Amino acid sequence: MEAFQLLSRGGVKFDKKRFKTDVQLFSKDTPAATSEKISEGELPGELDYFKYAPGGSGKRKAEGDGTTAKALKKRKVEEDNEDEDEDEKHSDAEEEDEDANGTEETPSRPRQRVVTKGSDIPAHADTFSAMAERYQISSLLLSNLTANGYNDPTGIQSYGIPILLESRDLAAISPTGTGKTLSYLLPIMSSLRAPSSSANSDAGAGVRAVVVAPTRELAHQIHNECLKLAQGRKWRVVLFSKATAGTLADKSARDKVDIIISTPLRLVASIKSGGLELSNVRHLVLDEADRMLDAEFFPQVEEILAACSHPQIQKAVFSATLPANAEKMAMQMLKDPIRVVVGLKDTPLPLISQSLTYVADDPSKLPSILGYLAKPYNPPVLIFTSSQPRATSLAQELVLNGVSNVDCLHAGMTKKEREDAVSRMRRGESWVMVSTEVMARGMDFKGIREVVNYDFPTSVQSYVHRIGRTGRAGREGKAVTYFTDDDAPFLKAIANVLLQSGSTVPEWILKLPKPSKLKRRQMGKVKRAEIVNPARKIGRSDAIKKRDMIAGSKRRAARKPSPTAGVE
DNA sequence: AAAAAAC
Repeated sequence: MEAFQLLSRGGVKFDKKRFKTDVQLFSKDTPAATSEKISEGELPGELDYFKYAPGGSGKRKAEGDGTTAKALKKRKVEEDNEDEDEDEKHSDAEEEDEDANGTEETPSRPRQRVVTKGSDIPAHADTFSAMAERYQISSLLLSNLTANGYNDPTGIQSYGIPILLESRDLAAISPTGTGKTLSYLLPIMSSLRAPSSSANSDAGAGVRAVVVAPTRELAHQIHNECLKLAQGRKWRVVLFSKATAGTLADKSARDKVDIIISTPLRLVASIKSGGLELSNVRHLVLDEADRMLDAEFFPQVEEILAACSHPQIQKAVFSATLPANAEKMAMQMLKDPIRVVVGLKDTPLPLISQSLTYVADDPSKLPSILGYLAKPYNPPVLIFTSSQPRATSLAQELVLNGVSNVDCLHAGMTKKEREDAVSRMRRGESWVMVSTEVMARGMDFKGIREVVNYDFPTSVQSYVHRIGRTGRAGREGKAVTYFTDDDAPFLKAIANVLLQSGSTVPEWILKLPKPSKLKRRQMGKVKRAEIVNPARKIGRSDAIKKRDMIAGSKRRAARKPSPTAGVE
């Protein structure tokens, strides 16, 4: 409710009921219906991460074009805002309300808070056609955009694409599900002009663009997005894997590759084996940058950076979260960077209604989730656990307790199992997906309506990314987080995140004292065993293969979830 | 603090 109160401020008309029925507003599958519905349920500026002004729909009043003196003045103010301090978020949020009042009538520009920092920042572009005109984006690329439902740029696209097209380095921070992938893919493909294989290419030999992402699944998804943009020309976009690494060992084949999408370790392995040459790479993107720069990944990223030796390389980092230390590292690897922050850093979308559920201790979680899934829910639901064995065992327990269409996905599974699980998810065959942190970042399953943190996330960043699997591209979402007594030391930090993004938190949680470092360390040491239902008679030794059970559950198709909101 | 990231 408080979220709605927040939504209602700023003098913007907002019909909640209507909006609720329009949760598919931004669906790329229904572009025709999009503009019509969007103009009816309006969001105030600070919550509007999407630019949805339907050019010429005539329903919205157009009173400015984003280049007014007021707009320019506002931009100046934004640029002067250093946004260095983590603690300033609340005051910023307050200011945004005024911003929303002042600028909400300009439909042709993104109206959410965008803060830019850096030298000679290129002007943002409000439409894809404006970008195309300014930067000579090919008509093919442009038509591929519209063919795939990209009609109007989101905030990060409006600001990020011009920056990248002017060959500047960029650190982009924009909430989950606001179109970061396109923000870097479009400029890469436009800058490359033509495939290496084409006759008029003067690109020189070798791979010219590299995108790194932390999981195979995400790399795969980025590759798919890239292929959509590549339609109609002979681009060679390679999803780097064991197999493709082999084919690229041949130099002549390698020189025909335009873009590589990869996980870091795969790339490093190929560099080290001498099979991969990155000295002609002109564009390097780190997606989920804070993850790529953390202790485990950074050594690999360093090697990739070293291998990309071309003096004119453009580098960009993207994420929804970028803690101070990661940002510092990012800024060091970038040259004269521009920093763009859309919305509030490290904050979930207000479209996701979040709640915290007390479950006392670990054994109490299973009855809670079974109760949750026994009631009507919005499939598919994504459930996060803290480890692979717990993901597997929870999936087993759900199946054994009669929950239908349960799937499991973690990195301990085979490549094929992982791929199958993702495609079941994409086809809408999974109603309940139990997973680990591997699914936390970047994955864009448009249908996900609910996220359950069965195990408490171990950082604010993890929380923000996990729940960001729902509420994508303007849809509403719901996120439930279980917490036990053991989770208390981190509870307050997460509770503050809920507050920040317009959800409510029980009073007593906010009154919790700030936990000591020691306590937090202890909390981290809490070991959670596999999930077993003591009430159930069947033992773990029944030696039923998990996948058989899951397949069986599909055949049984027992309890059907009754969706409470409109399903596609 | 755990999971993830090759072969």
